[in-house]
Amino acid sequence: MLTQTLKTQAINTQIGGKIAPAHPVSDQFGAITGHVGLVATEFSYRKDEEIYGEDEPAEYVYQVVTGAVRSYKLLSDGRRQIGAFHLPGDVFGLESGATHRLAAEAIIDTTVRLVKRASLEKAAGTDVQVARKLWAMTASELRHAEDHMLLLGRKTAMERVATFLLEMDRRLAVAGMMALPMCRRDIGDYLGLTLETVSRALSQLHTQGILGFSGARQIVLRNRQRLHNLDA
Amino acid sequence: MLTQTLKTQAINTQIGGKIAPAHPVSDQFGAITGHVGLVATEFSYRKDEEIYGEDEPAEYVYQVVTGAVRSYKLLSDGRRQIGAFHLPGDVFGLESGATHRLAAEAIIDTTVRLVKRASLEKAAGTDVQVARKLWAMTASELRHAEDHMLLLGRKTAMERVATFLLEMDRRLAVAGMMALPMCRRDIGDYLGLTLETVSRALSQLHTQGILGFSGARQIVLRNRQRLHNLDA
DNA sequence: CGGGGAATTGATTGAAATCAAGATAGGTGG
DNA sequence: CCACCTATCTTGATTTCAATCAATTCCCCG
Repeated sequence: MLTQTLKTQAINTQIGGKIAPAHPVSDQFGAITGHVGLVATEFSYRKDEEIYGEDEPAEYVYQVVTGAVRSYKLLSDGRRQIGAFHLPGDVFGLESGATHRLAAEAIIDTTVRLVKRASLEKAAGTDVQVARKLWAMTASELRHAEDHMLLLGRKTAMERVATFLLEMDRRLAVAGMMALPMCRRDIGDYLGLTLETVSRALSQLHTQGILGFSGARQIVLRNRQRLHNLDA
Repeated sequence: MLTQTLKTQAINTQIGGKIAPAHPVSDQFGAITGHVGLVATEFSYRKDEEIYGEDEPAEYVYQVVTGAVRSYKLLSDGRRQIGAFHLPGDVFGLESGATHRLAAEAIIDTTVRLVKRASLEKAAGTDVQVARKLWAMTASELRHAEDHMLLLGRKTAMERVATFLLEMDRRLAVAGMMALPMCRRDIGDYLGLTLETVSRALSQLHTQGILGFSGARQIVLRNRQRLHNLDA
């Protein structure tokens, strides 16, 4: 926890020019910080470094600037369920209650912007727009979790992988290609599968010409329609 | 949708005396309606009747008075994932966006109290406490969904059933006994299992003396500790 | 009571997990 | 710049847990 690199501190954030998500998204963090003049700080984490642990007090709210983050829960014997991947532009670690319900780790070297949770709470107390935005962000996470419960409870391995590829394509494809930051084990732990099953599904899609590889983590979708058809 | 029975209309709600959850809970609905004097209506649905459909405009927010409700998503071929069961006292159907992300049906004959979503939005615009409460309710649903993703992605059949029994015990046990409103298929669709697998797990727990039956849906937990041990 | 949906139980199948080698490739240092 | 080293990924063989298919049995409700 104390091995992070402090990059810049206590900068007064405007709508952030430093964050470059692959696709235009409303800068949710900026929408808040820009509105009420909160103080934001930038911080960096190395690959596999913990950002916060499960059940830790939720002192900060984060936004990915560059890199990627996984949020997950563990069972006592080490089985892991990744609830979400956070990519540039995404806000994570926002809690209504006192603690983080999932742990968070950098998947690759990652820089985040962060603000004190208490300052957001304070802003929400005086600015209805901020309060509305915090609710909307939590609701957005809930929507993703509800979709993911359907995937985990009822989809086949191939359907899960197809859903994953379409999600990542939407969120991080640049010029028709996606550079996945996470390994096969992370994908498996997100989809409720083993890494071998993920690999086999990807190989099968490759054989069928639905996707192309240039390196295991550089993927081009060649037929989104067929992928959609494979996704229930 | 038009076969429901209107029981009482446009009553001005105080902290509701009509709702009797099995265990003391903060009356979330009352906390809001009592606060800003919203108009609540009571409505009844018969067993298996739809309350709202997936992607329908979210016009109302509901609270179970008596009965039980399932919220679920369907795949095109009919596979179903139940995201949550709603029991007396529970609020459901609350959305931050425009539409319901899951459908809702009465599991048994059910009476709900409902308020117009627009009136809550309006109240939240003037009363910060209401806004905070709406956020907290959505965050509470998110917490449940996150726990449930771990169950669906990583727990074994027996662990899922053990988790389910402990959840229902906590939420609806009266005098050490629980009367489950839902059938084995509903439980399976909640846990990502088939009804046969649920039945086998329950039978095994019965054989081991961990629970007792008085009718398939009347269950007494005889050893919560052993059930906890079975739950990862 | 008697009928019929719900639940249990048994037999078998099957999809994904596990166990086990190799192949690939991405990073590092010479 | 290249070659090696080691993670990561792929692929194959086998096992396993839960799904599916198939009868009964059990109760709940009328």
